[in-house]
Amino acid sequence: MADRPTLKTIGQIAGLSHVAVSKALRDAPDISAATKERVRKIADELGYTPNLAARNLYLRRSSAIGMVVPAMGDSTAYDLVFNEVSAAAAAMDFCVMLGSSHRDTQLEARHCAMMVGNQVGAIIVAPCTSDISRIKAACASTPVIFIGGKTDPEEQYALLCDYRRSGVLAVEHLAGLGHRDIALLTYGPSNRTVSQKEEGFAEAMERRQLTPRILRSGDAADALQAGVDAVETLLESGPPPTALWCASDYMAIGVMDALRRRGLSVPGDVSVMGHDDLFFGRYPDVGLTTLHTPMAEIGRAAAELAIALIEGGGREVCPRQIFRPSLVVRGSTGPVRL
Amino acid sequence: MADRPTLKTIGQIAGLSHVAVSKALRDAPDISAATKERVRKIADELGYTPNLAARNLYLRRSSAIGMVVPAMGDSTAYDLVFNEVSAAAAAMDFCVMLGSSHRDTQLEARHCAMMVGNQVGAIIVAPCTSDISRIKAACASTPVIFIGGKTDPEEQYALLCDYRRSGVLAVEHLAGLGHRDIALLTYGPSNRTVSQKEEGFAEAMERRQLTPRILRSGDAADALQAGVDAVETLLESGPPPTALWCASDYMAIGVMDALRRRGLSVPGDVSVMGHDDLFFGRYPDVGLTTLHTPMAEIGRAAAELAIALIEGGGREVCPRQIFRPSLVVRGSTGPVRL
DNA sequence: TTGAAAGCGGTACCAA
DNA sequence: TTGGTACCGCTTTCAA
Repeated sequence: MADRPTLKTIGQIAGLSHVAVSKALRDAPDISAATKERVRKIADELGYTPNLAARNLYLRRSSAIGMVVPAMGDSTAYDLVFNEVSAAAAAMDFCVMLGSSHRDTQLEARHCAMMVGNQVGAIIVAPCTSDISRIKAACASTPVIFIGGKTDPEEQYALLCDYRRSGVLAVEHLAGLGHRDIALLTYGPSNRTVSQKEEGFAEAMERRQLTPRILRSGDAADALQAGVDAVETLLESGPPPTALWCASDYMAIGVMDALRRRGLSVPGDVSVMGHDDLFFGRYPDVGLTTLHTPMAEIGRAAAELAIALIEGGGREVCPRQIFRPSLVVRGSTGPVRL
Repeated sequence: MADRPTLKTIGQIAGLSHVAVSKALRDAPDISAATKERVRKIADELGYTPNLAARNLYLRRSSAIGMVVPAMGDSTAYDLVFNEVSAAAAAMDFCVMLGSSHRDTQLEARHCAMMVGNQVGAIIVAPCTSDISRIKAACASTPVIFIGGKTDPEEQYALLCDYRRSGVLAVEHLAGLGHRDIALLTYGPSNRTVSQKEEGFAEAMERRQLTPRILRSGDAADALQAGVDAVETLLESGPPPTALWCASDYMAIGVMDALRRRGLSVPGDVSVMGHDDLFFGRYPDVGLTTLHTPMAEIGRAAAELAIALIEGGGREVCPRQIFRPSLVVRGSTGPVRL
């Protein structure tokens, strides 16, 4: 790092102590206006920026929050979450340290440990698996805010999405279109986001006296391929259901493609729904009916919770929030073919 | 922040000075093995993590790099860049502070200033416009590595992509398929990435004795719509070119959709190419022929350059690198219809 | 109105 | 082998 000017540098030029300079720059009441003026001018000329690390060290504060995700983009929607975290943090003068774990629990924990060492005041984590033991070990006394739904909602700080309700909404929409033979397609590895969808789906189907079919195939790391595989399996065992709900938009893309390659039209022969409302679903040729998860809201809430925890004081915080998905109807679902 | 244990805490328990503890933990040669053992055990029990801010303060070092982008995801490919920056940085024990400017030059500069204050040793910036004056003002003596191609390649540190060559590759591919009436579709606001594509395209066309048609319409903030608009304009003035090269994949999506809505088939009637190789181009129904920009490589190079600049020493660094795009052929381009 | 001293959590240097 | 002292840049307290 190049040598940047410090309070002392300014003091030497102004013929003052670094203490007086510090006070002048922070507009303390016990410094004369003339001195303040003079000091500020010198600081400007030198391009002085306070060393926040030193300030935070003395004040035992932090001006950064951490965030660890399995990956940015790349079949996740954490990029949307981050954009909001960044905006909310910047508005309160906080920087955000971000780490991409590349879906590796070891790297995930390392990111946490490095951030704790670098004095972030709180960490927002979207864990890559449901095993969060190493994360908690790495964070020790630094508060961790879990997002993404893979963790137990009983964690102290958790901003989750109600995937059970996703199941309800999906069944509501498809049954409303007259579908009775509906299958849910999911993939491994098993985690809360998947099992919640399965539970919500099964319950909603049974409430309507319909038989829930759930098919797991493939792996989350290549959800698109999992969708292709699922269709193969379904078609081998007779005529497919009239409607398919996929655990993610990526999977839905693979499913729709596989169906079309087999000569089945969407939604003519089979209606297809996804989950997450990622960008490409809006692409006119795709027009995917899906469930929107409010990622931007979650990001904003996470940043605000993190900063509230850091600034502390008596301010009350809402440590757990459940966000609700909402239905987005596009062209990939339609009335059941009689 | 909760009170975390410090060297002094450990020293009190071990009956040693904080200095001895510091040495023991860093395995200094002048501490007895027994003491080291004892100290390390206490540190483990307490979950001690060194305060890197304090260490860096004394050592006048930094263990973080900054990165500022117009947005994560959201029609950019900076998520791919970030994933690599994060991995490369973590491998060298560096944290990454990331800021999303939301395409606002003021917020962009604020992120830089906050990161400089928080002692990042270098900043990687993908500027949202070609006006980088505020960025440089905010960063003062902290080195800035420019990526993304909107800035002057003569900047001290710049990792760019040769968009001129994109033009050459696009023309080569389309002309090779027999196309002679080829148009380049771009959008505002004007910046180097756009003008380089235009220049490369025009040159390559002229070298083949072909007349370059370039049409600018709409705005980068909604590239998809810009594509739709461009097609409208083209079709108003007679039969469209047989091939269209779009300044970005997003624009190409809009273009293909608009063409199909007008009853023209892709690539049957019109071949369409994009630029950037974003994920959705791989979606089978899209199958976009495009130009791949090596974002992952740029990310890795940027992180390595940043850290080399920080660690300094005599190590030589390559301050400017130009990366080459490569052609990705999928289904949206085909032989010219005779 | 100004500044000297102390302390935040570390590390380097040198004396014990 | 150990620890005292000083210092990184900043802020707070208190005395001048």
